[in-house]
Amino acid sequence: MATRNDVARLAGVSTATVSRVVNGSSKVTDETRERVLDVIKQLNYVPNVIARSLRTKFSYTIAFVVNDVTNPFFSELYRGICDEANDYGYAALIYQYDDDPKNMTRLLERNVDGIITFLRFSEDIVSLTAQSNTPVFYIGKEREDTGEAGALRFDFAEAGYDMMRYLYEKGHRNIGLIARGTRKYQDIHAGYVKACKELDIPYNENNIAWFDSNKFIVESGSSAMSELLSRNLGISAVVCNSDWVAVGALSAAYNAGLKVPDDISIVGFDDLLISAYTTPPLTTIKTEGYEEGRLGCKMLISHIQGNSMPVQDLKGTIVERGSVKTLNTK
Amino acid sequence: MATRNDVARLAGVSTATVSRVVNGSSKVTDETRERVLDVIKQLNYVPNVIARSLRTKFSYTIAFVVNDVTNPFFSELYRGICDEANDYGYAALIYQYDDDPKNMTRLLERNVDGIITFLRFSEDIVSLTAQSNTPVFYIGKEREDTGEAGALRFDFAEAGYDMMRYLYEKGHRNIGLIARGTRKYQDIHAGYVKACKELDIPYNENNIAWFDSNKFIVESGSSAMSELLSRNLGISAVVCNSDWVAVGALSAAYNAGLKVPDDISIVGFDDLLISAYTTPPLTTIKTEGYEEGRLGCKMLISHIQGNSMPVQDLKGTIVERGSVKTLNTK
DNA sequence: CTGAAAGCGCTTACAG
DNA sequence: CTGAAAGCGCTTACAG
Repeated sequence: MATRNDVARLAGVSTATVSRVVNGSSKVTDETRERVLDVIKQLNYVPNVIARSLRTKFSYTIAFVVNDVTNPFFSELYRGICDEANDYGYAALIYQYDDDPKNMTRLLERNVDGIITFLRFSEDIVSLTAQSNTPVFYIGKEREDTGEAGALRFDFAEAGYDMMRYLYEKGHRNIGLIARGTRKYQDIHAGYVKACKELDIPYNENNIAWFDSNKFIVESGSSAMSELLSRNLGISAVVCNSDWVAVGALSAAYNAGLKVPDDISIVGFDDLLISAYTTPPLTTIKTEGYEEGRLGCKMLISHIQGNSMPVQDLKGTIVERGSVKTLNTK
Repeated sequence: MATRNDVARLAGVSTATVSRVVNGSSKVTDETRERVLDVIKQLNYVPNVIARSLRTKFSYTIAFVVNDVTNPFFSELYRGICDEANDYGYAALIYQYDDDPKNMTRLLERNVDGIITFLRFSEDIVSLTAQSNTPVFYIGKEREDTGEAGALRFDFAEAGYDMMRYLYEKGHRNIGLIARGTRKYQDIHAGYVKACKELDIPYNENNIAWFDSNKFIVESGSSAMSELLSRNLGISAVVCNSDWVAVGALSAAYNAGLKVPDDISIVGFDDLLISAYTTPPLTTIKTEGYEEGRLGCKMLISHIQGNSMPVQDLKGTIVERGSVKTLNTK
């Protein structure tokens, strides 16, 4: 690899001048600029971002931190992050954190300019990032305080409520819920509860299956659904807290010999690319992962460049496909 | 962030000594070592890997380069890569390349120690990585020459052949194929052709649907399947060149009002995590993505550490699930 | 065993 | 407009 030194020597200028043309500083004669550019091309010179970042403290790279790369919701988010980052000359990468502080340190050591994540960082991680002065941007955070961090916040409670209303209007009265146990009294569940109250549906803890894993979510969804079915509650529909969970639920229904939506309706949340290709195609709430990725990344970069860290609220819309049956409620 | 200088000052030693204890060099008294370690802990000092890599030329990070993060096969590979890399003290990340040389340069500028990929790099990318002296390791490459690069090579032709034999034994005689158009006369198709010859099945170009995208592969699979069905060939089974494609095929069959496997059998290739949760669960060939990731990463790191670049051959095994019907062949 | 010094590839005030 | 010099946080022969 040619270095800036080689370029300077061959072009007969100082390294400072090479820096100036590389960085587009204007204080260079057209003539020298051209000469330098020629040499750069000739030597196939690529500036060393690592060295620059040591000097400037900016690495022009942002990391999307996840716990389960295997979840397509993250991949879709990442595509948006990536495209936006590239537009700004940044590199964007996915990094698996796996709930291990050591892995977070490993990332921080590498001087990323900012972190985007869908996770809720624990106290120690928040302090780790703060210590290293790395800004964090949350995507999909609930509408709670985000502290120093920026966020695209999603009102999961409202989404859950909307979905319940939707099912109610389709004639469903006995509805199950599959959700993350660790957020028991928050988000979608809160919407579920509110809807029950408002729509005068009796609330029954038994109608809910909590799962609790960060591993393969489809499997969690499938187990939860089996569990729900085994309780024999006469449920006519199930709300899943994500499409990826719903894919698991679909599978459990199939294995139980149930036809969706004829025997039971299932709805998800996210609208993944895959959700139009399940059997049957999934009715769900669209959250625009790709666009969220772009927007979140744009906000983070703007902050890195010196602006304040923004927080913005988001809403989803129901997309109807083939996994809900309209019941005759007479 | 505390730097090595702060540590040196507070511990009353030179920065060289701090380096030596950080890097575990033995030439330090137990007493000074302890003193330095104390200060490190006290200051919460984290060595700057970026600065070190400028000096040593090793960044202890390896990149898994993909074109479509959205494909779960890659995520599963990455998990293996990641776990293995971490065991060696390396960081592993996913990077989207998107067939754009500019993106490759962006990655190379950041001094990764090595690249793992499932893609076939084009000439210009091969020369880009060579220029920057970044070793490349291919996973899932066919059994062709890999040049300077290391590889885990998979015999796709054999796998295609095996799958055909399997279907033949189940009584299928009129079998379709969905595969990548850009490798028309290679891999799985070669196995398909060979099987036709050996099993005395007439080979018909019409039985094959080529697709040609790097975008959302499920969609490609779905279109290809629709295309195949629209040709009215009386096909009883379809071989897909990956499970993710098969998921699309499953969807197209469903939309055409066909039941799998009763009306038509569909098989995939890879054995993704999701493949046990499709409707119906997919019969496929297992390629052990996670293990391949680990193994490939181990081989790459061994090369980075000075050993020669290895090439190893892999085989898959059929896993039977619910997407193939046994026909009565009398 | 330990330190002073040079250097990795860059940037950026400071002079001129 | 351009160059010499210092410095980003590290490592590593070279002395002692």
